[in-house]
Order: sequence, then C-alpha cells, then structure tokens
Amino acid sequence: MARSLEVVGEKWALLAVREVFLGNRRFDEMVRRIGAPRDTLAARLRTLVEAGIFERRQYSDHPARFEYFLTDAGKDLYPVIVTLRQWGDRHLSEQDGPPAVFKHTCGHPLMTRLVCESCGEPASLPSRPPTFTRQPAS
Amino acid sequence: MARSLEVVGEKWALLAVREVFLGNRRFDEMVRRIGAPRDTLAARLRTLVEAGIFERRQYSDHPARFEYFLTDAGKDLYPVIVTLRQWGDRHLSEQDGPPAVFKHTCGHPLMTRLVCESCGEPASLPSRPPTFTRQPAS
DNA sequence: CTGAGTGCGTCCAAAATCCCGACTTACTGC
DNA sequence: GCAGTAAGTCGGGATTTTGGACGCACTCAG
Repeated sequence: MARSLEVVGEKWALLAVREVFLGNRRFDEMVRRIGAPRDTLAARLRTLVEAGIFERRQYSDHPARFEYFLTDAGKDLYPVIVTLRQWGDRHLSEQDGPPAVFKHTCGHPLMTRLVCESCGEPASLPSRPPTFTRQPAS
Repeated sequence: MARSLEVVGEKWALLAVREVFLGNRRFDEMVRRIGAPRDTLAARLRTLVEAGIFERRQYSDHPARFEYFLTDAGKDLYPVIVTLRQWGDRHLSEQDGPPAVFKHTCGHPLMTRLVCESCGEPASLPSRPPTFTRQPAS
C-alpha cells in the first residue's frame, strides 16, 4: 500500500490516469481538463512513464508529438479509480450528482465490491473494521 | 474523483486511515509505523477530522490524550485501501510478498472485484478501456 | 508571405508543503 | 529522582507546486 501510494499518490497522478482512461491521451487536453499546472503535469507524466503505468508513444515527428497510453499495470489501476469515484460520489457529491460515468458493455455503470478472496462471498463491511491479522508492515 | 483526492489524496492521509483500520488509533503509534513527520501527521489528522473521516476522542485528561476513530464515511474508505493494496501487491511487491493482510471473518483475505452495478456480472477489464460516456467533468 | 493558432513542453520566481530534530507538558513505573 | 511515554508544537531548511511567460515546429487562412 505504501508502495502504491509512492507511485500513484502524488498530486494529479490519478487524475492523469483517469484522463487516459477517458481517452484523453494528449498533454494539452489533460492540462485543460484537470487544470494542473503544465509544469507539474509534465513531471507527473514522466514519473508515471518511469513507473511503467504509461507508455509514451510518438504520433508525429517534426514537430514531435506524443500520446500517453496505459500499460497493463496502468489498466489495472481501473478499480482504484472506480473505488475512489464511488466513495466521492457517496460522501462528497454536492447538488450536482455523480458526473463522468464509466459504463459496462451491457450499458450499466461499473462498481467495485468487497469480496472474500476464497469464498467469494460479498463481504459487507462489518460495523467494526473486519478482523485482521497484524504483521510487520505494508 | 477529484473531490475524493482533495480529501484523501494528500501525502500520508491514506496511510493514517489504514493504521486506524489496523487498530492503531494513537498519534505516536502512527508516527512510528508509517514514519511520517510528526508535524505533517498532526496536520493530516486535523484535516481528516474536519473532513469527517476521523473522530477525535479523548481517552484521558491530565494529560489530555486522544485517539482517532473512523466515522462511517471513514469506514467506507475500506475498499479504496484494499484496492490500492491489491494493485501494489500485484505490481510492486518485491521479494518479500504481500505483508499486512486483512482477513474476512471466514479466515480468508478480502479483495475487491469490478462488477456491473445492475447485472452484477464480474466485469473483467476489456483489453481496451471499457466503454464510457463522457460528461462535463468529475 | 504573414499572422494566428495549436501542441508540448521548459524556465523562473513565489508560494505552499514537507521534513527533521528539539522541546514541552503531564503523567506512570522503577 | 530518573527514565520513559504520549501528543503534540516550534523553528528552519529542503523540496514541490504553482502560474505565467516563453520557445519551437509546425498548420491553416488570407
């Protein structure tokens, strides 16, 4: 977890990932949509490429222009994004309801659900945090 | 999503939340375990309390000592933590495998799964980002 | 050809944040 | 009395972020 956050926990990082999921692969497009300082976004894209989450592909030379694509590791961030959105929709949405929605091919929105790894049972969160085993660290 | 990150996306915030899930509710304990600067952690705890994720309860006066508990909104962050851990375990774990494991009451670890909100079908991620509807912003 | 516009950055100075170690206060246990 | 613990605060330096301007290599309209 700590490791995840090191890679993906910096400001703007996850928003950039979301943008690529939404199909906005170009620098300017992202700047416009998420409102990050160009400088910071450039740095963030670099670290995300280094971390193997984005792949930077040239789509034109003279002038060299690049697009960012998700690697497999990047695509695996999808549940993180959905989960975060879910939480925000639940606890932070103001008058204007949930915006940007990702849809399943069947036409309905996606969500994540907590399940037990082995029995698959959709573990509803107990009122008290679930039982856990404590171990060195994470 | 952007809103979620504003609340929970600051450095150390999610690690603090995780600690409370693990049952470490005291300031010093958290400092020791996550290694954040005392200063920063103090600030973070304050913002998390303001955001309604933690509740600060006094457990002794003379000297006044406090513990942090999760509110309902805080408990709802559980899937976010699990999802993040899952991703880290998958893509970032080095020789030392996944540490700190949360377990379901049946004794097995928990995980999150992407499902369709209506059909419940465990939507596996399509090779290409899923279809989506684009809307103003998030 | 000229001038405007676009795309992807970089540069810089100011502001905000973060980090670290030391310090404080009020206990408890030896 | 002395060490230790707990929950911070304080001062200051180090690091990041921010926003605006700038550069460059095009393309397009006139």
